Amino acid sequence: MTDEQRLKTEEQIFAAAMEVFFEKGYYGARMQDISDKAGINKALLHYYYRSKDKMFEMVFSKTIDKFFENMAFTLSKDMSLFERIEVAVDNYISFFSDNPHIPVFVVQEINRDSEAFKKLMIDKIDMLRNNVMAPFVMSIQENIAKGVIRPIDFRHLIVNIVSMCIFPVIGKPLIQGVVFANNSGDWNLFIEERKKAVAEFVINAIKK
Amino acid sequence: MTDEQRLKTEEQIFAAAMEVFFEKGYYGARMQDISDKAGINKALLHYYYRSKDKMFEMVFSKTIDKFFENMAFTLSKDMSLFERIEVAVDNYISFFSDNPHIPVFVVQEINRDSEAFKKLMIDKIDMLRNNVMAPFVMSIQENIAKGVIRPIDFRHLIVNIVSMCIFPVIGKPLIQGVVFANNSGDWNLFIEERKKAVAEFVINAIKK
DNA sequence: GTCTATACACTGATAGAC
DNA sequence: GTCTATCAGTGTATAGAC
Repeated sequence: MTDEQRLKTEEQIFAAAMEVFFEKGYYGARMQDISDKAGINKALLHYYYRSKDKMFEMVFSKTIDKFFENMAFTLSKDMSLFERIEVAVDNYISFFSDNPHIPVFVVQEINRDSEAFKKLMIDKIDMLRNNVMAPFVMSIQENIAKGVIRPIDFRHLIVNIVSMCIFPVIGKPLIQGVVFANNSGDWNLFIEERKKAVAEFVINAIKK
Repeated sequence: MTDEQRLKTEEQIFAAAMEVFFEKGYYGARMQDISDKAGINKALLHYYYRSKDKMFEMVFSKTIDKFFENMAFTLSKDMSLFERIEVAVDNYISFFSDNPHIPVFVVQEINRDSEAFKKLMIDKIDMLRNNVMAPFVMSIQENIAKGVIRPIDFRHLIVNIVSMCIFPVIGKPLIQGVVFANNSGDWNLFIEERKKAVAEFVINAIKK
């Protein structure tokens, strides 16, 4: 019972910490806000997590993992290049628009030279490059060799795809205004459309 | 002489404020850092700009203006659609990679519900939509009608182009690791390549 | 206009009772 | 484990001398 409760409180704090860090970033987050949101006392934060820094590190690490796991998930499947692109784009856009705070948070924090970032990223990025990107890159090279798609630098292709999936989410407040005159009702539809629009766009761009 | 000096100090403070706000964001910026960087006393900040909020508002406003002016500049020119795309992409990528702090800062701050944002953006976004996007949209529609390019939703096309130009800059710390294994020497070359790569990519995607 | 000194609020963190 | 009380440090902002 005590163990269950302990786990419950710890998780509650962590969930609250994620919410607050997502919304406000490291500097903007207040320990008071986190404890309020978790429904416990401020001192308990320090009991479970030693300091704000430690807590942030754990939130950041967990978030990066989710971020990378999602990217890894689709690319590891075995399918044709065009299918892969369709599935990946659909999956990325779904994930990012369902969890819009994650890419905003990640972009904010990777552009701050935090110790958390330096420590964590090296291994994780290595993993992503070796285990996840490799099969996708091979698929691209094969299709170029077979003459199915134009010769294209895989780095630009991948960056292009990821850009078109992520940027609309983190740039929403601007794009919504410029494209929709702030008629917010259309946004979800627009994002839904993008799942097909982006995939088509990419395939048309590379298909011979 | 007094007037010149006043202007000089005021500008020095503003320049310092921009630097610090760019690097740290609103919450992370410290008045002490700004006054240090400006080479003057902390109290002077409040003499020229009433408060941190006021100072931030001015920095944010000025930055958004630069951001939008750059977007406006190329699209207002009179040229063919494909030329327009080439010039715009080249210009955006140059601007953003020369001023990498601006898109990072803008993304960070538009995703915070600051008063500065709400107050400022409505008019500026309206301007951008009416004066700048209109000619580009017309050019797209014309080329669809003439059968030069595939039928495509101009909103997705524009968002795609902007995404591919901006995201690599704000995602640099991640992309650099994933694509280059942190071999930082290649980054500038990669960005330089993108000026042509992205334009080609877009044109191939829409050309019939 | 520019400085020093200081007020005042708030933040992260700890001590100690229960 | 969880709370209250409290401390030391830092942040914005102001008062007042020059």
